[in-house]
Amino acid sequence: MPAAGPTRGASARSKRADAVRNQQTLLDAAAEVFVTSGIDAPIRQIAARAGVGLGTLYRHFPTRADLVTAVYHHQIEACAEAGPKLLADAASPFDALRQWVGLFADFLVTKHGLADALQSDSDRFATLHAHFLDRLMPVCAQLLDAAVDAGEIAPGTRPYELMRGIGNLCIGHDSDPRYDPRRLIELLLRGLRLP
Amino acid sequence: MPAAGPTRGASARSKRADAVRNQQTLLDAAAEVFVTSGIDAPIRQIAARAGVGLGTLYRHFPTRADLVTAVYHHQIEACAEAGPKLLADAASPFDALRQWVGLFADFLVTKHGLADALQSDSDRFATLHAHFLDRLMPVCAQLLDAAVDAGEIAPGTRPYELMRGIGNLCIGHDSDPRYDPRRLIELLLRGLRLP
DNA sequence: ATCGTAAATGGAACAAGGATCCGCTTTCAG
DNA sequence: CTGAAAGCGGATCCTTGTTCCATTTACGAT
Repeated sequence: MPAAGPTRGASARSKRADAVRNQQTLLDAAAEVFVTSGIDAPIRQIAARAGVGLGTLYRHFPTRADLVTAVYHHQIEACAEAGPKLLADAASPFDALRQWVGLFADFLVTKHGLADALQSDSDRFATLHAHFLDRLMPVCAQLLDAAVDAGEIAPGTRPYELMRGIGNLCIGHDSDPRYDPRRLIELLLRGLRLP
Repeated sequence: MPAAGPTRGASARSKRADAVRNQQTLLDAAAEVFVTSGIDAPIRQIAARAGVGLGTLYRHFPTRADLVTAVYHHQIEACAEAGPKLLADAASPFDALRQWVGLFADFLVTKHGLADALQSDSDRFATLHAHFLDRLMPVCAQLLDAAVDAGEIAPGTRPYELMRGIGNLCIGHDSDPRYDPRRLIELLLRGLRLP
């Protein structure tokens, strides 16, 4: 992987230093604002927090999804990398699946409004949706396949559907203390299991 | 139940005829617009379709949730009344529960965006949410209790959580052909069942 | 060191939708 | 018939997203 550092000798005008700086500033500001005001915070608020103009924000992140994707990029990676690791370490493929689903759910649940955004009916978050799927669906598929091969669950459950279902169940977890997605996710997994 | 008719002899100025007429016109217009443009259609569009001013719409239905609730009121009633009926007719309580959940899911799925609205993170739809719960949760509770008493499912699953889960699973069903909430709901019910 | 220019910037300006307010109109009890 | 309360409509304001462009800045070339 090419270092993301200065890379001074690049061809043409590589990238202006102020642009790099601003991009990072925006990322930091967005992360803070997402925590306090949720993922749907006004664009202006983020730009203001970063101390840059609206145009600058739009230049670096044309859509809100791009910004969200960038902010949570490393956490998505971590979740993706945990899949094979769990498969190798867990007592059984099904156990690995359960643990991974737990990680995935935790990720969605701890980021205020992330789950909501992911399933947003419009395509305002199409990029985010796509990135999640590209990176995570293969991991989920691998876990499912392993569990099927081990005879622990019935074949026929598609990774997309499962991930989407988990994501949906995580929506609005914080709006009512009576609702805990984890219990329902556990039920879903029980339903998956072969008798 | 007191008749909703003219009720001419009521005390004081009962209710002006034009107001009643407009309310009905708005309801009809909203129903049409919801079908074509979804539940999030601009308020202006509904007022225009009804041929009334914005002020009139806001007077009759202060929030969007009020309008939605009114439009779907009779369908909510039908769903509520189906509960006891199914319990009496079905082969077993669990079967009744399964059928009722099917009805509930169908309702949410056929109304473009209803499920989304119900779980909307903000409280823009608080009224709608409350009405759904008031009317339907007791029904769900009755079905769950019956299934528990019959020894078909384990106790401990709360009606609120189940309904909310079903609702969440129905979100965005039409945004991707690969996603069919019914399969996941079936999985959830399987997970509920005692071994 | 300075210079020319493409990249980057900031924020004014426009669009869309929700909510409010108030002068005018309609209804209807007396 | 009449007056006043209820109802009406849409102009207006607010918030938020999005675009656009005159100005500023960094930096490779000279």
